[in-house]
Amino acid sequence: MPRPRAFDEHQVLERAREQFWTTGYAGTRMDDIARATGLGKGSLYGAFGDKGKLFHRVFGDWCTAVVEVAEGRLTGGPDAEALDRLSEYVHLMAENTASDTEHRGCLLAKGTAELAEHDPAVAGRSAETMTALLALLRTEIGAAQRHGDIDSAADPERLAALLLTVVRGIEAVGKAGLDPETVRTVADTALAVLPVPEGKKRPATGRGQAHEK
Amino acid sequence: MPRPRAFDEHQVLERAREQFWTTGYAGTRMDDIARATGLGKGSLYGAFGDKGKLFHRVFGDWCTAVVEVAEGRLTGGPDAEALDRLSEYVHLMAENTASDTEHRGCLLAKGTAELAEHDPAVAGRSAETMTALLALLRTEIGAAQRHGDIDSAADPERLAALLLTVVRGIEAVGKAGLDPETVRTVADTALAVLPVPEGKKRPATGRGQAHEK
DNA sequence: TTAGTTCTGGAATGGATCGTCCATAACGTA
DNA sequence: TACGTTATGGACGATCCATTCCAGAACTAA
Repeated sequence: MPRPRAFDEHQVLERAREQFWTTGYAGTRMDDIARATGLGKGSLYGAFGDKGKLFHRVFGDWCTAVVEVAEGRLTGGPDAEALDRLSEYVHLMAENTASDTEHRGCLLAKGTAELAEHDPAVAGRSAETMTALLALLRTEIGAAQRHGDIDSAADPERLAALLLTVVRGIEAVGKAGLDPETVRTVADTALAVLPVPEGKKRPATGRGQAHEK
Repeated sequence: MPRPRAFDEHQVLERAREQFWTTGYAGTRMDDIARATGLGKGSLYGAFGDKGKLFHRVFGDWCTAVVEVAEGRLTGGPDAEALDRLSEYVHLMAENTASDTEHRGCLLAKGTAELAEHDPAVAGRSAETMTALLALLRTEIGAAQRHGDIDSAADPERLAALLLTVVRGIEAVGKAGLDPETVRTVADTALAVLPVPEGKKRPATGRGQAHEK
């Protein structure tokens, strides 16, 4: 009956995300988004509501994606490879930041920094995301402990919080301009300092330590 | 000869900082600052140039203060207390974040997130700040190693980068809404996992570990 | 084909915002 | 005390921006 939409909603959201990502919420004009997406203002407002709603949509999708990436890397696998999965995940996050030569950073961090204080929706979504990431990390740490790759005497909750902090910290220091090589080594170091069970010593955090790809 | 200024420049910068801090760069209007400081636009522009220059001034002062806090806590003391100084510094940063119930976060992180990508001055200043913090941390780690509180086999540069990442990560996860108690424990955990020399074992990262105030 | 519905895109609107301008005030010096 | 210089602060102009509006287009069901 009605006239169908001539645009692909998914693609429009992607373009809108690019805008918000590079220029922030306050720094982005609806005209920018209209131009970037090729849509007229009428379509934009008709389909997504106002600027705030559009941002919330984009931000929410991004948070979902962040958690999905972590799920994809961390869940579902034998305990024997849990530490490898953790290592890969942390290194992936570091590599993302290190290779981000334009210092775009992460929309989660950027949106949270700009809006969480005054926008409960953004604050809530970012908190949820942290909690979800924390749970994923804790599960994997538990698995690695069961297999004896991480000291069982350590509290998995605490180690998970540490790794989450390191992962988010990598984003922050990378955005702040710390050089990529240093960013990459942080991932190595963080994994190297995880407590090892007695009698299963790895080499310490020395100068020449190889990357654990 | 000329008429002297009727306002205290330092105080005006403080008020301006409050504004930029809570509403960000793009989200702050010059009228807000005029109202917050009690100055008219003429005085404001006459004394500080435009909005960008004013922000750069505020941002630069903040970065200086961040480094000064670290210097105050970390430098000047016997090697025997270097680890204590590191511990105190990391715990102070965690406490700052944990007690920041309004989630204002750190202006360094906020300004960097919003502007570093497009404003070379902000990018440069934040990178300088990271480098300065890194150097302070490395020096203290070296001191702790000389005194035998941290394994000398570890690379102080790497451990410093890890601690810097943790400190900045704490700010990020706190801003993102991770609960204060978890934020506080991260500081404990990060310090607990630092490599200890052979034969000087501390208790591991267990569940009941006491805070090292 | 026609009627009813939604989509489209750009013009219009109302308010906000940056930076300038200027008449006046305040101060030090001669 | 008079003058030169700078500070002050509010009005003003030009632009910018989020949102609304509307006239016409596109599509489907009957």
